[in-house]
Amino acid sequence: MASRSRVTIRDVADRVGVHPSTVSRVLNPATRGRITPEIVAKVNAVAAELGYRPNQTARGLRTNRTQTIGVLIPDITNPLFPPIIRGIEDGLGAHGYTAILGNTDNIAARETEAVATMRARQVDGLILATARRDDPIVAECIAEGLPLVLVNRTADADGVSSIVNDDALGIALAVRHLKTLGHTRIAHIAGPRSLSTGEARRRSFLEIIKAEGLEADEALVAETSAFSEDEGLRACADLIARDLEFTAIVAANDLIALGAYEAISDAGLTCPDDISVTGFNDMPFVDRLTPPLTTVRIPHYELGREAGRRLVELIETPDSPARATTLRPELIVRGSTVAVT
Amino acid sequence: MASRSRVTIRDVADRVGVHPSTVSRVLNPATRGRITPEIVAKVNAVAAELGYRPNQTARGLRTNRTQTIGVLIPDITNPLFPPIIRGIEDGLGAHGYTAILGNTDNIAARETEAVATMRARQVDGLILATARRDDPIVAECIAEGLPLVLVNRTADADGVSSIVNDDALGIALAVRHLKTLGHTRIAHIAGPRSLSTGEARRRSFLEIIKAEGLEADEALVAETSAFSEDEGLRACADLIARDLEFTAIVAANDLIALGAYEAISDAGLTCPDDISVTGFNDMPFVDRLTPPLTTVRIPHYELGREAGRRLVELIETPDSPARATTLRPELIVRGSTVAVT
DNA sequence: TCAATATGTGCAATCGTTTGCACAGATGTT
DNA sequence: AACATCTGTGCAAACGATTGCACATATTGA
Repeated sequence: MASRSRVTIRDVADRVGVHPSTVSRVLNPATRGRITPEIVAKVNAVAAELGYRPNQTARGLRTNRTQTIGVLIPDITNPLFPPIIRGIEDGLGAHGYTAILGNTDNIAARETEAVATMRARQVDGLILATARRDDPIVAECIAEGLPLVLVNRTADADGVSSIVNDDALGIALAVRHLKTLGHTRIAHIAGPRSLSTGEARRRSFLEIIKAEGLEADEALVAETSAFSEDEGLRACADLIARDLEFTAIVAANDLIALGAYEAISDAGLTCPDDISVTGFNDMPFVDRLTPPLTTVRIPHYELGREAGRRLVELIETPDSPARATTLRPELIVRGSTVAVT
Repeated sequence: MASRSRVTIRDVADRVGVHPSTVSRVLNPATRGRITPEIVAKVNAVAAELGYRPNQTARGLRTNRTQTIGVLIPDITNPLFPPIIRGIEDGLGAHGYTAILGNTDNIAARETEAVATMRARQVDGLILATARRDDPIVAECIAEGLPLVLVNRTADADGVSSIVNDDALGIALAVRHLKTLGHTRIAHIAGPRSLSTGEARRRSFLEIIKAEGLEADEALVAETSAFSEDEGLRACADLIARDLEFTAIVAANDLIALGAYEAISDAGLTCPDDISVTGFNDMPFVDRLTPPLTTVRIPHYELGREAGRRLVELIETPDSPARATTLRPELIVRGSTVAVT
């Protein structure tokens, strides 16, 4: 009836007059050389004629390799992640791998549940964009030998492969840019310290401020509990209320910068005339804001693509070592930063 | 070694002292009733203790059902699609189905390729967000009896299930809103007529204009070859150059509206003072533009969720009929539309 | 009390591939 | 000429689950 995957390897074999195993060997590039060229040609012709497509499910059962990998992300509707996912699929796809996605909303229970269903589906490996610095899933994968790559965020555990942005460089670019514009008292609205990105940017900020000989006042670092606009608004309003005399803000990401925009205007000030602001990520449309946001562009697509490639490498070459890779960001100067007057 | 899915149904069976088939029956809710409650309890306990998870690959081979469905989208980095995908996954997930994604960039060859690999993976059905009005993949699925749901866009073929926005209503909301503001000469920048959304919005626009007794001048409809900012810019510049004396533009989507913004300002005019503009979609951040965009909000998440649910229905109840469903959009009034002076 | 029916479980085939092993015939070596 | 080695292909056993069928045993009806 519904002719899903009608034609099997046996159909091809019968039609050619050989054994199914011969067809299998022809179709596998590694064993094709062992078969008479004439038969190879015939099998290929018949396979094409019949529209034969190997049943991946059966192959997966036999080989214990599904060519499928699981990808955990917090939320696909966060504009950060689509380019990463696209990169992952392109990085994997070149090798015949396919991704299945799980949105976890940063909820630990959903993460473990998603990993469980992915493992039931016999994924060959996992890419996590959800890692916390201390993440039980990372520990579990390492313990069980399931190939794993972290992307965007990393974890504290060692022996794990990761592809992340060079946050130290990104923060340095932002701080030096502001310094060039004459800013000396620069505030930082940090992200959650439980995430590697929040922690790394915060630490880098303090280091760069010192290295550049700017005013290192710990009071100028505000904390948030999430990379969100609301938290940015709250933290920035705090900073302003404390009368700290800063002229610029380095926000830990674009959403926090958006919140800062609001807090600044709520306080009757304007950006960039009273306070310059830099973001982090270069999300879509931040070039359309008023003022257009000066921000650090993370190569999200490339992060994803590298993660995909790295995972394939991990799967196909058994004991390739774990490596932590960083990719270089770029400062995009727009209208939210100006020279102090 | 790498203890992936170590424990099989046989391990559980041996430990309990029953046959694997008994374990299988316990684990299947439909057959559980046929087994002695005492054994059911024991099997469940041992399965939990051993951390048994059925191997979906093996199950899929035997049952010819993989609980996997394929989703084709043009490009995940287009902000339109993430909420749809999220909706699809939520609509499917409730029933244990998982999605695999394929980005096709609207390239027909990639679409057929993606469908081929999905079918090799024995997907139980397909959701297409890529449908053209005349789409060979749609025809193929219908011919082969592969369950199929179209989302966001539909096709002309009948006998196909689809979940789309009520474009006629959306356009009517925009036009009536502009009429209320006193506009009488309203232009439309249409989308590609090869896509159901482009065609439906265009047709609805002409109908509503007549129905509302506004000036029905076909010259006021501009054509584009893509739902893109560039095309919107070009088409809008054309309209302006032709001196047609319109005071408002209904754009076929938000990106086209963005292009119109540019064309208007390029022409030395301003939106909304000289020309009011409405969009379609309510993409993220269009509320942050200057001016914030008045637009028609499409319930993207709900479109996706319904598509997921519908597909499950199609798969699980063999001859459920194909239905075309429309969901109601909502007008979001912001700053890009004002009363004529 | 005996035959008829239910009930619970085991047996074994099956899904479509892959792959170690065997083996016949060809080729090479001495 | 006899033996060893290759080559190319077939055979059959997996992989881990599901499920029609068979068959004991328990239950029911008369």
